[in-house]
Amino acid sequence: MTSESETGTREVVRVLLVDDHPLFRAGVAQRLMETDSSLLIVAECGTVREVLEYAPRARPDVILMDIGMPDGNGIEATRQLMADMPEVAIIILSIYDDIQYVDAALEAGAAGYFLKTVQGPELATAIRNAHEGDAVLSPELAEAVFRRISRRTGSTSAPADLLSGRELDVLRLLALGRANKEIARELELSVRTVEAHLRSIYAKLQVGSRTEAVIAAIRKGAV
Amino acid sequence: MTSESETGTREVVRVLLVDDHPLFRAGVAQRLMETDSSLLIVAECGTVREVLEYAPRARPDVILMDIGMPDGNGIEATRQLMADMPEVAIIILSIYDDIQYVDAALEAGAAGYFLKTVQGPELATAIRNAHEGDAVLSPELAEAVFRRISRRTGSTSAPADLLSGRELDVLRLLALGRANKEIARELELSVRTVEAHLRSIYAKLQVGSRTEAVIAAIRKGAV
DNA sequence: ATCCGGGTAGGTGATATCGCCTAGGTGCGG
DNA sequence: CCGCACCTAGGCGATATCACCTACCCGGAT
Repeated sequence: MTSESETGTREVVRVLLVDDHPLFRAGVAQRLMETDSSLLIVAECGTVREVLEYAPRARPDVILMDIGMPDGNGIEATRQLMADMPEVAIIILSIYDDIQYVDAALEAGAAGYFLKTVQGPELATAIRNAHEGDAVLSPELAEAVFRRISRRTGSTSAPADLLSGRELDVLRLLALGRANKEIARELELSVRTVEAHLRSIYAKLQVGSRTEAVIAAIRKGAV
Repeated sequence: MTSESETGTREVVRVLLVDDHPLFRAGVAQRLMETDSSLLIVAECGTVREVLEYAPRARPDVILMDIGMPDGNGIEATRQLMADMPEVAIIILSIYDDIQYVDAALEAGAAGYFLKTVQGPELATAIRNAHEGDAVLSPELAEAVFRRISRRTGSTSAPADLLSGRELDVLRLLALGRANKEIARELELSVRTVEAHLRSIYAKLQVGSRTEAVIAAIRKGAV
């Protein structure tokens, strides 16, 4: 209102861009600027280490965060950043269209989750909405998340419940190729207990064998 | 020589850009143009279908090709394109730093393989070299490929032998989570034969169980 | 002519995995 | 206080998987 009277000029939003692909960052920067010049890229980071170091100094309003980076996980980074900077809105930008990732991201405090197939204008709108406190989701994902929520508020059992801590321990070793006996040894459990955990993992993941569980685990990035 | 006398102006190279992430394409286009304005992006495609349709018309000198696209595989697309347009140089641009992908890409006729973590100038140089007939590889990958070749020309046994056709059939079903009995049914074999193939798969992949074989298969993209 | 790798298949026996059951301890929320 | 989920663990039995072995057919290389 006060500054320029140009059509479409709005309050400046400071954006921090986190992705280990420089060319992708360049594309985001270019398209955002092109779409809405009041979106200001204040910094770019290519690693988790960098974002944890620079984010407090760069004072961004919104962080665009990749998941898979050479030195760590964007979701974990989100959790840590939200602890220090609760007012920042973090939007995950990932290639994975997996509900469990979306869940994990939102649980970690992310304000949104978009696929990297997103177009510039869509992303610009999401950034603005996130900055105003809205939750933003890829339309492809929104529907699935909605189904999940309605199921949760809904009835009895949960076909896609989250794995418990111990189950995740077992699943991680499973996805490393360990046999039950080895898993038992590494976790200091009896083989029977490992088997029991596996059965409940199969039930929650809705699979019928360790092979399918491994596939699910790897694809969903539980490893 | 003949056209402009500007420093650094060289023969125009026509580039076709294939990737399902518009923002990544934008970044490549921007950085390439910035680095070397004689690299001309003649078209962009977001799917395998599109590239197979538009490539012959766009008459590119060099194609930058992603691997994972919604409707198919960039390596397979490379194989098909090389059949029709043997003079084009295809550079794979992938997030996967896996030797077996590199092998498969080069075997399919690609002129090079770069990770998406590549920087603009590096990529520009690679495009120009590929257009002049050179093979181009990410430095991270070149070393591993070299090791592989020296092993091949080298000594006796091959610790990493290639899987045979039937073994691949079995491995693919394995990586889909099928049990031996199901694999046998789908391939119209006896379970004993499936087991035999699995044993030789384990030997070639140097793993000790179906679980590890599945992991290897998924990670190396045999699926 | 012979050897070798691949594809097929069986025998035998050792384990591993899986399903279904019970069951005690813990901790949390109604 | 009771229920419920989680973690633990065992019994029992049915399959599945795996490791050795032999065996035959085929096609390409020596």
